[in-house]
Amino acid sequence: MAFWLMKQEPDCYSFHDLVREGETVWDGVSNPLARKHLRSMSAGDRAFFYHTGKERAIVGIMEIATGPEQKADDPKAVAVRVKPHAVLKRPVTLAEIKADESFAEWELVTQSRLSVMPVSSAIWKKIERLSQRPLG
DNA sequence: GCCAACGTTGGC
DNA sequence: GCCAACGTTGGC
Repeated sequence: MAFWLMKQEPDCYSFHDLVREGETVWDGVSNPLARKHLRSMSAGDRAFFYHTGKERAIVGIMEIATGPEQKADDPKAVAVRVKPHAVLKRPVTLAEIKADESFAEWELVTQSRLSVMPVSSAIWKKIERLSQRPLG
């Protein structure tokens, strides 16, 4: 099972929207590298849901419900279905992540415009641990 | 609101 | 195939 992080502007579609709906199609990704990551996903993988914009925090965990599907209209376009897996006990903010040296190499820090990226199991565990611990 | 970083486009 | 101009994204 692989781990990922997927970004979305919550005013457009938030983690809570996903919880309400139960499942959604994750498409509309145009960046080639982000698309490559989408194509590397498998059903059962887990992904952090990151809110961009004002929030800038990881807020929940999703499960990849179905593997990548090619879109009929555009051969390069790709989509996966996702469903909510868990809400984080508290959001883990970008500020917090940037303040920690052990995240310095992660694309979330080094490549702010990338909207779909892999997460190592070490980072995954560390984010989960942080989310269970009160701030400060 | 601004700007840095990056991708895309189109002229050559 | 190169690169300047332009557009987009997302953090600040």
